[in-house]
Amino acid sequence: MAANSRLTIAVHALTWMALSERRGRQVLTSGQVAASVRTNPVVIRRSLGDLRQAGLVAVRHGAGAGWSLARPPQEITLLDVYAAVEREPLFALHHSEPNLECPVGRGIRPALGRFYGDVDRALRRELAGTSIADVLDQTLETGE
Amino acid sequence: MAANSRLTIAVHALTWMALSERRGRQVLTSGQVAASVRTNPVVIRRSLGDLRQAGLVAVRHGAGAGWSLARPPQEITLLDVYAAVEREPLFALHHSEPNLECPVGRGIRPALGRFYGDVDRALRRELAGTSIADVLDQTLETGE
DNA sequence: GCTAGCTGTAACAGATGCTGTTACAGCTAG
DNA sequence: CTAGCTGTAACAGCATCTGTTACAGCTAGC
Repeated sequence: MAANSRLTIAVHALTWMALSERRGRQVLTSGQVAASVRTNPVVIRRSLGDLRQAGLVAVRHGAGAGWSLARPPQEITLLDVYAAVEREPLFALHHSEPNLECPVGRGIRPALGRFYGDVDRALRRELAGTSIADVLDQTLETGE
Repeated sequence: MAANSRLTIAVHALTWMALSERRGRQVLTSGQVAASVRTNPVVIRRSLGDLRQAGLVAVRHGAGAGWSLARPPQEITLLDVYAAVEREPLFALHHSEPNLECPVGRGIRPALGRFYGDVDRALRRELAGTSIADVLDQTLETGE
């Protein structure tokens, strides 16, 4: 698949917000975030909208509006971000139902569902081990 | 993303080939595999072509042609299949280069690359723990 | 109140990938 | 020689992603 970059965009936004917060600027507009990611502000608003629904960021409307982190960066894990922005399962099952007259066609979907569930759990366990604060630290180590 | 089902198709094909082998039929045509998956034979030939390049199946041309497993089913893991059919990385980085004048834009790609690498390794470790023989056993348990 | 400035969202275009299909050349057992 | 299958190109339909424009809705601060 042309793997989507939603997780990357969301993590980039949060990391930049965490650094700004550390520097004393609590609120960023979608345009300011977009300038770091180099994309359109609407793309950022869509991404931050997902994160807001998950309770990871807060938004303020009206004049002087903008976005801020709803939790300290060390309490936002990559799993939180993944769960907020990714809706499709990792591996899809058959698009159309297999041949149920074949024993493999009958039994393979529940079997694969179990194995895919195990893989998904391993993936999430790994994602849960890293926070936005970790990403920021690693980023600054390389970036300056 | 509309998650692709390539892994599912390939595992289904291999599982069906493993069962046929166990029943004494060593060689299957793409049409016979397609009948179990309920798709077009060309889709199966594309999938089995990937598996052949990875050395997991063998093909015979000419009259009486068809496909057979190149290794016993307990020695083909889901990781082998995943590596054979999936070319894109799990998570994509930015499509266009982020703003290099921002410390986050400068450092986030190598940082994310490392974290994504960890996740990829965890995924592969999990996939390596299951073989086609395991899938077949689980499938038959449900299917008949 | 007004207004400036930002958010939320719809709508659309272009690119890409996946599935499914048709068509056809190439190969080989018998 | 021929029947029957593989390998592959080409195409259609569909979905998704990114990027973009446009515009209504909200509110701090004057």
